[in-house]
Amino acid sequence: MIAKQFSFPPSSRLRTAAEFQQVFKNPIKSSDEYFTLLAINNQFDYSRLGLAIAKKNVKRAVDRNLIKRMIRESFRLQQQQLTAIDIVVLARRNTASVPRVVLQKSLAKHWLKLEKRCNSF
RNA sequence: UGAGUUAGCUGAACAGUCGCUGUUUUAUCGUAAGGAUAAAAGAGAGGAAAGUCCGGGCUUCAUAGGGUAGAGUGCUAGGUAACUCCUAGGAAACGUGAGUUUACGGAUAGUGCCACAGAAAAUAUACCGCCUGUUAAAGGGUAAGGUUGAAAUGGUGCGGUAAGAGCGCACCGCGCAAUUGGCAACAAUUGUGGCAGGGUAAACCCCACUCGAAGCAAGGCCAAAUAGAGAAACAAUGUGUUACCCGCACAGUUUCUGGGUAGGUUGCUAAAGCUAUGAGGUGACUUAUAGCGUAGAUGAAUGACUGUUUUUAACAAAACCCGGCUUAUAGGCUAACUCUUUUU
RNA sequence: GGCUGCGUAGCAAAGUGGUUAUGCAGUGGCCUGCAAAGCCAUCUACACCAGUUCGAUUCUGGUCGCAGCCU
Repeated sequence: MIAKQFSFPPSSRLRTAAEFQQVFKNPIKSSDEYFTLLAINNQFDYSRLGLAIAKKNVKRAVDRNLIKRMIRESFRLQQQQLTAIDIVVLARRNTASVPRVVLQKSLAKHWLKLEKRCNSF
């Protein structure tokens, strides 16, 4: 964790249904027209990420994979700014047809927003 | 030169930095074992991975045995693990042609249907007609011509006749038989019959052949949690064999009340495998030798940035695995052949 | 990933090889002093593409969309 600033190992992902349920139970929300993010404070000293890209909202498998990769990449590069929160990212219906640059800017805003709000609790 | 036909190939490339998932090796930690961390090496989506339309492997169902029902296929021969797939051939249709397409058995086993129009839609029959007849009509003969329709009872010519008619003849078509060629489908030739008689089987059906069912969320193992109880019904039965009956197997079964769990691991990738060369075959394909070892995730891995080329490329992402089919697809390339124009 | 089912007018909902009922809604008219109710008329449909057939919404194949079940 200390040696690798920008790594993304399995430990920093949400893996089980129980972990997801904890986030869905009582979240801090942040949303715009592309994504909805849910977050909650955790007991570790690092942040964790979970993805929930519904097949209903993003039809093609190629688009779903691209969106997931983009979210992971954005999280990987900016995770040092986040202290100890679990985040779940949900995609909305029109996400696939938007250019990548717009989505990246949107994600960068969300990370900062959630960090501020969680710390204030 | 232009327009095509068929078969096949490709599916942006290179360099650098950061990051993800397996494998192997080394080191450290640690253990009964499994393992965790770090470093290095090397690997990491498709021609359709898609649709799930077929076929098979594999697994389970206490067996797959019989009968009925149901479903599928339908020219012939071959290929294959198998097929509704493929190859070669036949027939029919389309195209000037190279070629393409075809659910391509049976309508003389039976039943049904064929709106409207039309005389008549299949048991046959006669509206306008034609001929005869007669003062006229009735009656009789006939189906050449006309009318309808998607479809109308062989076609053309000659003879024949009161008018007509396969009534007779020739050719064509059709049916049957024989011979020849071919493994066969079928084709050709000869003889003969004298019109038998509409369409529809992707209508029911008949004939021949094939099919047990479910699907990796199948199934196996480990751990945890428990639960067991109460009531009712049937045991003269119930359940399973997933359409039904027989047969077979099991012994308690079903419903209601209220309560609760769903984590890990395995299945998992070496396979009817790929490449090259030789041999056999018209071909699909088969076979021999040599080489290769080719993703295996489980909230789910291929991305981001920079630079260069020529534009920061189409359709599109494995989820047990193969063989086909179908559908989507930017741009580029190769081979063979056809028609057309011009010239010789 | 696998297995099923369904697409008929703005909405609901029958139907079947021969130009698709019905109800609600919309529009216009009649009725009324004005409305409501009622009556009459009218409008808009077989998801798409091929094949079989004389003719397809129906039969067959493919494409697209929607819904459900298995964890």
